[in-house]
Amino acid sequence: MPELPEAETIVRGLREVLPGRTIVGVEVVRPDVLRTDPARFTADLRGRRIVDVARRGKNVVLGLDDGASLVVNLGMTGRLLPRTDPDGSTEPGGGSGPAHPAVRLRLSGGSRLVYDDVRRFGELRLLDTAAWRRWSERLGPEPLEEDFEPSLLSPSPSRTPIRSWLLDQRRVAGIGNIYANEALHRAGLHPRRPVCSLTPPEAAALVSAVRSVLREAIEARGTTLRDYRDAEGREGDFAVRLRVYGREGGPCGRCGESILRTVFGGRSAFHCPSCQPWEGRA
DNA sequence: AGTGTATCCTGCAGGC
DNA sequence: TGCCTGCAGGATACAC
Repeated sequence: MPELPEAETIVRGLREVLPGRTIVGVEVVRPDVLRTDPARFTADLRGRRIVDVARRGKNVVLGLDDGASLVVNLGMTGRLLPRTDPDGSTEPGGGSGPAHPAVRLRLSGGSRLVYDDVRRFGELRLLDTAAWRRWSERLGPEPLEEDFEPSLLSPSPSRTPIRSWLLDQRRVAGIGNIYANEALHRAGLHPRRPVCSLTPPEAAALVSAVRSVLREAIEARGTTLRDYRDAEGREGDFAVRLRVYGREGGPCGRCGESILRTVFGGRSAFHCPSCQPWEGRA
């Protein structure tokens, strides 16, 4: 669910409240979200101080004082909710308390951090320095950094559809189905075009489109369709600015043509048949 | 190498 | 109202 802009928004919120706090208690309500042995997770986490909050792709990363990293992939419906009240159920202004808590961290100073996840597709893993390096190396470059460059896309021998390429976290880290579809529309590229068919100018346009849509979505604090909330429990504002995602049958904002929904790779793709023709724009 | 399918889960919207 | 189907911001494993 949450993609890079949502993870970034959550990170910025957590950065205001977590660094300097010590984890004084760990309660694992739903062990199936852990990718680390529960007993070990609990024992290794207790007593650690949170020193920083970062992001890698669509993952939230809490840096700990022993060099380890608590990596949180939010899956489709995961939320990280810092709570300052004693029972952790409500927060002033928010109103959306944790309904499906999976892991609760009690923090120094009487606050807590709840990992809440309706569907429990999310995963938490506690990695030491070496494991973190190995894990992070499996991911592609950050799309907002300089090493995400058009030469990754063209020339390329890959015949995979460009949307599948964008969704593959090993190629580039942080793009999900919403922003992949939006970036392709902005770049005027058919979602199913094989990567190897892209010209260098098309690759450059796509890199630029990915960056602009991600930047704008971060400014809007992410996209809320159903479940997504930031660290303060607030919705993101980018949904109203989506041009194709979820807009099957609606008019393309640029040309008025009806947006088409197709399915491949097991997921919905949305595109404008006029602005994103198979052959490429004139 | 790429594609289709299934799996992990729950909730919600829409059709009847 | 209720039951059923399909669908969902993700990731992975498998057979063809």
